[in-house]
Amino acid sequence: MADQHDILKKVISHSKEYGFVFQSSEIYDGLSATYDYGQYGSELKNNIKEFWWKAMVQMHENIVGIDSAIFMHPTVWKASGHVDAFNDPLIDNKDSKKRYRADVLLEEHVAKIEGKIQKDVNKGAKKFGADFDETEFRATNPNVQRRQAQIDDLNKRMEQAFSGDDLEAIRDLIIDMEIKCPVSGTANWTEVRQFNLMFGTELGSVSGESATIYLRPETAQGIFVNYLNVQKTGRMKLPFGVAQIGKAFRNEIVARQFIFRMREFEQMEMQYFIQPGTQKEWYSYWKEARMAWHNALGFGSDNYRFHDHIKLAHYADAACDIEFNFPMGFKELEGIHSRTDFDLNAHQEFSGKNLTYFDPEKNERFVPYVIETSIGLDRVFLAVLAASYKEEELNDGTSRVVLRIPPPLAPIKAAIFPLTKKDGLPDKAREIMRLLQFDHSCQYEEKDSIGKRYRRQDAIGTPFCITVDHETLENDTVTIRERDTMQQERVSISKLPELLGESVGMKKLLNFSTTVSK
RNA sequence: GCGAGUGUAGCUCAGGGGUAGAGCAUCACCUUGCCAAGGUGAGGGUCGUGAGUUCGAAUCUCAUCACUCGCUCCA
Repeated sequence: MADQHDILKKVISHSKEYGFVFQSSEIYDGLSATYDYGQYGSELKNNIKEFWWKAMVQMHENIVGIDSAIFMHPTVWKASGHVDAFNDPLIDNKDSKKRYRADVLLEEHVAKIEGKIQKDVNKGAKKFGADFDETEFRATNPNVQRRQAQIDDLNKRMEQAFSGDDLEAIRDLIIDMEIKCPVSGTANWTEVRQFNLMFGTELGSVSGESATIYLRPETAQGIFVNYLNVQKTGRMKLPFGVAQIGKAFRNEIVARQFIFRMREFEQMEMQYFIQPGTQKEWYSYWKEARMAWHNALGFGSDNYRFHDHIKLAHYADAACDIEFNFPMGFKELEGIHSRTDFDLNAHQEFSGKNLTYFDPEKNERFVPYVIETSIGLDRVFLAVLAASYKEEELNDGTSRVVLRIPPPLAPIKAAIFPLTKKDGLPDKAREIMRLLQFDHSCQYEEKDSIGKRYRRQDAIGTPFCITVDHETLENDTVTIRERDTMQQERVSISKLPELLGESVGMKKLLNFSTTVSK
């Protein structure tokens, strides 16, 4: 376990060395927590997308996909709660290095003063016994009045400061109140900073006429605002799902750990619209179905676990994560949320449009409930890489680095080598390449010794290496070498398409869905 | 954002005031021909960037950028 961290480092440098992930804008020293996917990375990423899309959309009659715009009407984010919930003024104590929400610090201070008042009231009650009149005591006791005035003043100033987004005034308040850090006990505070987790940009080219719009912090809202369009044009009946893969943007305070937490990331989300009252049933169905999807990759069920949320987000009545055993420990890979009718209700209210679903069987209208499955594509990518990366000691004393990527996800499905550069072997190999590349991404290589070429393909996770030798010219057979076992088999060229198709086809992964009940 | 650490060739690193090194990788040619590291040769670095000190800075100082690890939150 001590070298778990080293594994992450190795995966990162392997990713760069073999063209999976590069730091963004690297020639300009990079851009913090932004990464680009390289020639093999983009293939792997596309294959993961395909696996998800097919498992969710193609394999479910009642789930369809959309591709909504990243830009959305600003009111969408008011309705969703993101404008309010993603706007925290934060302040750091320089001595303890602890970070606090400025508004929480002030509110706690108010509560503290109120506690003191209550203490005085209790004292008074004890002193005066049965004759005690709390209202009168509060109105007349000088201590209480002084403190109450303090609270009133503070509340007033807080309201002014927060409504005007006056960060300096908020800091002044904290200083004036002599609020101290509970950990260090000092009042050595930094500036108050506003961390808006949404990226804003300007829509409209004429200055002064533009409006601030946000880059979406989640793809889900694009589904919610289109739910009725899809339901009506697709003649969808409850329960039905709408899936989407797309970029989302969050201005994370701390974005790190390679591609695990980025400011620009890609989500694969599916919103499942259901009858109110059936959410428990569907929530547990999707928990099981999504876990089955992960397990289909074959990395071992020990590497996955559920983590139920105790404290729920403002929109959920149940929520859990599927966590994966990353090199840096178990971390969230996917979230499954029972979102109730919160989002659709909110959009109904803010838009003034009727978003109810008409149930012809029951002859009634209602706003559907929603179960959401939301998975981080970049995180699955990292999980696949981390779980696939193996350094192996071989029997002959040598070692190799191999990516045991599930074959349907592998960036390159087959590499074709002429054993030598002579005797027409390259031409024959090119011929096989042309035969296979209609269906699979293939690579042709004739440089270096055959062993070197095998190892290079191991390092990018290519499941099969096909070698053309002198016997090929005689009887049209080649050797095909399997990545994980390194075993070779002699097969005829005409068998290759079928053999590859079975092993690297997405069908192999998608078969899992039959194992989930309902 | 704050604190600590790191930054020299594609990768891993050495050099700690006197003008740039090794191994691997890359490229060319030769050799071998089914599991990496055979021979010969070549290319590649304004030492993260910018200032300062100095006759002279990769080396000392400051700033800045990026990365790694902690502190919050999430996909």
